[in-house]
Amino acid sequence: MRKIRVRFAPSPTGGLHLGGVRTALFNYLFAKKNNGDFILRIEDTDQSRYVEGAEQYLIDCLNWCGLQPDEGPDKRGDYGPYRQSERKDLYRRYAEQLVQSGHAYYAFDTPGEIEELREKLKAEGHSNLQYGFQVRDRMKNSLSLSQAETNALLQANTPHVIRIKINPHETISFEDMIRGYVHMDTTSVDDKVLLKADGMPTYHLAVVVDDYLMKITHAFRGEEWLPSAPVHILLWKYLGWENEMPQWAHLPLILKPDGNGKLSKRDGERLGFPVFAMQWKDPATGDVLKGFKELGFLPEAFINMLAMLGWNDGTEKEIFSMQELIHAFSVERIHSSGAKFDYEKAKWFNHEWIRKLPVANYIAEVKRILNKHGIEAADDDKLEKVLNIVKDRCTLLTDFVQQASFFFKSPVIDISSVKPKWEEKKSLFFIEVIRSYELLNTWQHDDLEKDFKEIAAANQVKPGEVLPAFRIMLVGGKYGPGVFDIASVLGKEETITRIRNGLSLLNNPI
RNA sequence: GCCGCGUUGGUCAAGGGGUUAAGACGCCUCCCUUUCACGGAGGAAUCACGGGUUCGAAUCCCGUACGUGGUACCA
Repeated sequence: MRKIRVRFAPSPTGGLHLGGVRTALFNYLFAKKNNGDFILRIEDTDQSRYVEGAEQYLIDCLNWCGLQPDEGPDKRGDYGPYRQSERKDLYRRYAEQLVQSGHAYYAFDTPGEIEELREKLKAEGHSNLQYGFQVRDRMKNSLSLSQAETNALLQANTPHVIRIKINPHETISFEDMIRGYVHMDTTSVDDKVLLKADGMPTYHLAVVVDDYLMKITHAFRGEEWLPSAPVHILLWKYLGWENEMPQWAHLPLILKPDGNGKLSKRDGERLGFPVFAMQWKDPATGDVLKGFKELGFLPEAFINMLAMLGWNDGTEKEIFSMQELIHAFSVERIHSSGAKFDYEKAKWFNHEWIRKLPVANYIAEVKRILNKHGIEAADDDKLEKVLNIVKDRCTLLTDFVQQASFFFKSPVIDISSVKPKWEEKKSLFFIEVIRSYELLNTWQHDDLEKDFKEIAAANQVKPGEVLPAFRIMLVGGKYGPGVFDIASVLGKEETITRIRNGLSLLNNPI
């Protein structure tokens, strides 16, 4: 049996969005589940849309997601090169071979001529022009022209393309791993361009040649490719490689949350959530679009969320690590229908992963985020302790800014919620607390709480009357973990300082 | 227009002839908590429609509707 080899083949034209990462993920899971290889190939034959830097960006995204390829432009392997632009000469050879065997032909029509005809037919009320069996005899190509005419044009370096010759009235059937048997009639498929006038192959030719040469066994791709599958299958056949054709799996689309259409790059901005794995800066426009990483997602959560969008293992389990996904994955359980992306659910996954993972897994990232917000958390032990007591209330990594900052920096106190009800006896109470806390030899949560409550009773103050003020003094606002937890982490000196500061603010008449 | 694929609560979904049609997110109520979360207990909400087949259909078949993709010298 052949070794399983699956490839992820993005085009370097922009940020890596949700659909792309999910395709990569399913490729990866399938490969790893079957002890196969996961291969990254760059589809860069459309030079007009090539974006500088996008290739490295793709690699970075895959790394962040934990989907490291076994072979790729930065890895190598036995079947490179991994960029289509570097394999250019191969494609022409196979295209010529198809012409020789009568399955393809040279076409000399210019894009303008075709467009003109298209317009004309449309004006006459015909449906869209298909460059195929119905019209190819009337067009300028090696089928309609004589051998001599064709040769003359070729010798004169007339710009031309090579098109596949599709015979009508044939039924192409193939088995899709997700959809089962799919049948299509060749009558409705046109003579696709295989090799462009600039010498570059189209996707149709390139994907077949590459998959063959790279010994790909299973081809996962988005559902948008389903309609062109017959062309590819015919190509495998006409090139004589039928027995080595990979098995196909057409993945369902990820759709916009608000209905119509597949999720696109601009939807994130419009609807307020990221669509890219990582921040993407378009060098052409200068636009910067934040990714899941920058918004505070853990890669574990991002991957988990994507995996559950269109697949599940049939149980109630929803939280999966990469290893668990690999173990549980099966193509048969991939849905055949598209799924709308739900950002709320995505955040829920992140929340679960923040709570599940040991703090050590993301402490460095949180430190970076805190730093960016001007919080210096130099003491790693303290930071770890802090993260552990606040992580339950953080949905995004960026939430740690609000939840953890006050442990490292005196808060800006908003006393407006307690000032109006402030009374002298409360001041007296806190003075007592300071005195008592100063005498404490240990600094434990339970002792702090016990002391606090005893003093309250002695001063005839209900804890509920002073607890909110205590929180404001320590935290600055009405959030965070339990006050005595906070105080115990803050330490004696800092706690007392903050009570003093708070008191002076509250007793200030202005 | 033509061709393909699809359709279970608002969203993700289990279920593939007999079920009180799971579960999760979100929403609502209550409990816990003198903050906010977590947690706990409840609640509202679903088989697109019409025909068949069958004793029996969410489940099988056929139509229709709707959604979605393709229909480029883009991928």
